[in-house]
Amino acid sequence: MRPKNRPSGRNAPTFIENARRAQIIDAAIEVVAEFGYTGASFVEIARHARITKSIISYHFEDKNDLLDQLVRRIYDEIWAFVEPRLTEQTTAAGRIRTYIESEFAYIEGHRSQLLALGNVLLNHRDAKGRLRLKEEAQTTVVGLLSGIFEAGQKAGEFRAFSPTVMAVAVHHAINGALDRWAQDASIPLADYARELSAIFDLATRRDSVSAAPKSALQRKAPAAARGGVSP
Amino acid sequence: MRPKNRPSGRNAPTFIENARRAQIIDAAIEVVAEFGYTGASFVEIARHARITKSIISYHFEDKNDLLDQLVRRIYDEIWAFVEPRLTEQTTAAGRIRTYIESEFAYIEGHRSQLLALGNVLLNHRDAKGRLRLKEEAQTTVVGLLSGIFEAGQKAGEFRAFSPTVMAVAVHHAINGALDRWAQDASIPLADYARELSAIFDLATRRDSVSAAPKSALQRKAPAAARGGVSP
Amino acid sequence: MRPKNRPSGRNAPTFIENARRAQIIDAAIEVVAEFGYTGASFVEIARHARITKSIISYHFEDKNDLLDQLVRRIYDEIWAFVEPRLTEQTTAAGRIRTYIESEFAYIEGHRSQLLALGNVLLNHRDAKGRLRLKEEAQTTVVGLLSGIFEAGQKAGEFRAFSPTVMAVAVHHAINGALDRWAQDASIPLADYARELSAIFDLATRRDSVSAAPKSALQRKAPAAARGGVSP
Amino acid sequence: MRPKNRPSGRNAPTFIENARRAQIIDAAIEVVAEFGYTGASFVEIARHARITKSIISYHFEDKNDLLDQLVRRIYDEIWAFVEPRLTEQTTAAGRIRTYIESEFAYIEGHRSQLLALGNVLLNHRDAKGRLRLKEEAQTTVVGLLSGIFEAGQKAGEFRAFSPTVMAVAVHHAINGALDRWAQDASIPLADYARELSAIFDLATRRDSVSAAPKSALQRKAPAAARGGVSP
DNA sequence: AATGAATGAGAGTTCATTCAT
DNA sequence: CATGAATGAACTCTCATTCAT
Repeated sequence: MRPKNRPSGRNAPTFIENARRAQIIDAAIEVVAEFGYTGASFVEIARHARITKSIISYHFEDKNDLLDQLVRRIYDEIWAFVEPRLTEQTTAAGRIRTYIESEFAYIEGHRSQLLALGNVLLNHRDAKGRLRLKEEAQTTVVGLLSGIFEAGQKAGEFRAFSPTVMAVAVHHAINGALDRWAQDASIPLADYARELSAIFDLATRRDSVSAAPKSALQRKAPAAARGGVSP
Repeated sequence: MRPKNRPSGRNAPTFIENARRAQIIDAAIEVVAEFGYTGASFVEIARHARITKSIISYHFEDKNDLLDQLVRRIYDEIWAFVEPRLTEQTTAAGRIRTYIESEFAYIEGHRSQLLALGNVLLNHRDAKGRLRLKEEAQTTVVGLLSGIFEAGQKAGEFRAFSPTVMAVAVHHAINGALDRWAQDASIPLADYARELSAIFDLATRRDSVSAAPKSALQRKAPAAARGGVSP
Repeated sequence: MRPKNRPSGRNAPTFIENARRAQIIDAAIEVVAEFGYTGASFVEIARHARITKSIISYHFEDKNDLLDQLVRRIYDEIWAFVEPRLTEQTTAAGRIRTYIESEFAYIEGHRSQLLALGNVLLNHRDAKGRLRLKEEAQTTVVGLLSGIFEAGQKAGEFRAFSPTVMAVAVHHAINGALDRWAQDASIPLADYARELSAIFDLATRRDSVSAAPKSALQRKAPAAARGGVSP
Repeated sequence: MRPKNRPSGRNAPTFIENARRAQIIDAAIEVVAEFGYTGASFVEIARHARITKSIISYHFEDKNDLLDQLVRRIYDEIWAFVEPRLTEQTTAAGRIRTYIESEFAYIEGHRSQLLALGNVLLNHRDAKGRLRLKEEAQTTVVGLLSGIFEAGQKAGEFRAFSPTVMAVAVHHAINGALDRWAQDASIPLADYARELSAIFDLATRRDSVSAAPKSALQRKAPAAARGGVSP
């Protein structure tokens, strides 16, 4: 989405336009993080950005547009941070551990981003009332993680389990821990990261139970025998 | 909080009053579940309850009061369901598994409650802007779970880990799974429950790695040696 | 005005009915005195009377009726107090002094009545938007006082002046003093009374300037010569 | 107080803003004068100003703000009219007479201002329920007048009396006369002014009784002997 | 004689958005 | 590129009053 009042005959945003947009999005992040989704009015965002609220309407099609871009910005930043670390890894277990650790590492310096992202995702609805952004976000992350889990299972690194459910568990355990830290930092983020890594390492590794017959059974008839779920 | 119109000198609500309040809270649950926190206006709630909006103001002090009671109602119902099942269990591991399973069992028939609860907790702020309800909720659940984990550790059932972090992970993994199911029921809730139980069983059991010397090490120098976190 | 729901076939109010009405009017006086005209809602009055608000509607036709009766009650009380003292007096000057003193004497123990009366008179409007009660009140008091002044002038007690204007001055000087005392009792009411009596004694007495020709002139061509006002 | 929508970083109101504010205050004055304090709703004020009610909210923080500014405006106008006339006077008696006359002169063309001011002062309460504006107003005027009286007493112009009580009497006699005129103009304001001036001239002058022994007594033991009040 | 429940009109206020300049 | 001004819809909440019981 682009502001419809963009001066005619020009398609590319100017330098000033980009700067303003960035400034407004920054302010919006702060405001949503501090006052929540419902407290994020244009007046409040404008006050934080030390501009008038009309400027916001001028640079963004509407509030949807602003929030969409806010979410996109945060995602891009996170991904730019996480992705290179992920590709360095060669094993599935390494990728999961790295994913957890790098999410935590990124958030450490971006508390507002975390809070803002959560608030917007959980509340922002399109015209039909659907939580489109939240659905997209979950699809993306769960898709990524479950892909890693599947690969790890095929490679024999992991025991049999539902990759989707495990991905959901990882995703929300991370977010929950981050969220808790954001409002009560008595436990350092690094500790959360280490503990979570341990948890999901134990929960996924192939020989997690023992080397006994049981695991042999598991290896032969994985999902079905254990009542595993389909996707 | 009580509606201030309640005739003075009378403390006990009448039968009709209770019925109306229940009806209104029911409607509010549906509306919040369907339209989200911001969509839960008095007009919309009244429309769902097939009453006029001023009846809501008549029976509740204000919107805060309504939402507080909504949350309390859902909590009471959940707890009434979960608690007896929990006390039946004699081992810590059994309690954790039962907690997971009974939460899932309760929600199976109460999708709206789940959605409404989440929306209110994550958005409802008091006059000072604090997410009081959310904080209370987390304190309670995490406190309950971490208590079980600590007991299990003392009893030798569990390996060494941070009970708080584990509790946070369990709490959010459950909520995340429930939330995902609520908007995409392609995986049956029972499967989520079984998989999650397995995950946290593996993640917590004492001999999770093997029965070898390693576990002896763990038993002797647990937290510190593994870089465990304090609380 | 009478409540329209009065049980049919009976015209005279019962004992209970009168007691309730008195109770409600008392509560209304307190509430208006404390919270002002706008703060005097049925809920608040009912709370003070420790009854439900429906009882008010049951015993009074409507809010107009209640306020009318409130005003009438206070007037009757004041008049019952002032009137006998007034008739004891034989001179016009004595009557004025007595009027001032007995108003102050009555109010000394009836602060709420004073405040309630003022608030209602100055705000209560009929359907056409007229301040009927206020107009009636002023007509009555100013009529009474200006009558005394005229009599005093005819009797030669007073100098020439507009009886109406003097009555207005007396009326409002009294009310102003009472009102000030009601919210700041640092000066005793008795002092106000004594000073006000002195003021209007000096302002009205025949030989207030001197016994010289000037007063002769005044006596012969009073109002007109001094540019006096008509009524 | 300023409207919070005012663009940040800008402190000075624009020309248009001032014009609108003036227009709205004018309308508010008319409405309060005509319909009273309770009748002065935003819709009604907007109707008189031929604007929509949200413009009022746009230009004033809230209703308190509007009414505060309304009162301030009227005070400023009155004072701008009265003050220069007052300073022309050299004697205390002259100042009192001038104060009376110039108040009347100002109100002659500003009937709505008088009525609006009275209605707001007598009804407008702050959050704690106090009639702050009324108290301030009385303090100011009574302070001014009693100061003049004290000066006059020291200069030997006036007899002994309580300056405060006299100030209260003057203040309310004026207001009462103005108020009466506002709703019944059968007596010209000029007549009120002349009569009131005479009243308080007679009531305050040193030789008000005569040159006889009585006055000698008064001159020697003034306040105490006559039971004068302290402040 | 009393009252709990309901009601609808209307209150002030907030908000994203539009528009002329 | 910016913005002050305006707008109207929507919001929660209050109130006197009605009515069946």
